[in-house]
Amino acid sequence: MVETRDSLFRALADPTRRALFERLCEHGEQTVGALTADAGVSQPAVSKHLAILRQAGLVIDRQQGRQAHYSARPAALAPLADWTGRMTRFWQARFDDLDDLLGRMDQ
Amino acid sequence: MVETRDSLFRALADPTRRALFERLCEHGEQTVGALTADAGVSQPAVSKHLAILRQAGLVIDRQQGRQAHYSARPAALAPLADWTGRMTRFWQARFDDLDDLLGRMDQ
DNA sequence: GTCTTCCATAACCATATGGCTATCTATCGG
DNA sequence: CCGATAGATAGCCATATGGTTATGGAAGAC
Repeated sequence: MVETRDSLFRALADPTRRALFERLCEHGEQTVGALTADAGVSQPAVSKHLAILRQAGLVIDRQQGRQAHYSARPAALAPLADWTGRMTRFWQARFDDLDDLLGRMDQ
Repeated sequence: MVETRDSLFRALADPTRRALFERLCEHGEQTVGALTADAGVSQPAVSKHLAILRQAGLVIDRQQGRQAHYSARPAALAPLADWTGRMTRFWQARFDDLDDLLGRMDQ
């Protein structure tokens, strides 16, 4: 679970990888060639990034002949949203405690 | 804007840093010494991580005598939540388009 | 069958990253 | 004033990371 989160955060830490993922979210399924055309890095670099995104569950690939079609799996972002929510809630809870304390002191 | 996002994702990519941030969210303000005691790495390492978190806006520090008190700023997570939401919405939009297309084809 | 094309993998390289110890500065306690 | 403590910084090192070119292997094109 924690390792899932770790691979997620790690995968999204690189701007080139984020750009690939964003493109797939925005424009849907793409071949490696199409992604390479706009990535600004070499085709092997794109392949490596895609492999990392796939390991993190952020993309899936579909082989069709000699082409590999990749698409985004935004559902994989869920743990990230969960974590963010949890952190915010922790913070909020302490804030509420403070409110409570101040309320008691007021009496 | 994009650099903000980049420094955010980068800052959260490291597990030791995430643990520091989580601790601050959960238990509120802490001194460097207190954080070091549970971090599993040396005090200089903690200081470096805190500096990176601070640059990303995730924590703020308050100097009091010779102690530095750090606390979390969960509001800094907002760009992350925004980005996640945007990615999901992109994907959803294409899904809706598909629905729409299928609907038309149905007629 | 032969030549391309598409993508993954291999091998390599430069730099970034995260850790350490040592040290410096500032503050506190005596 | 002097020693001790808190934390930041400096300097160093090993490894991780992201990039490249070269190559391999499978599927189309001819």
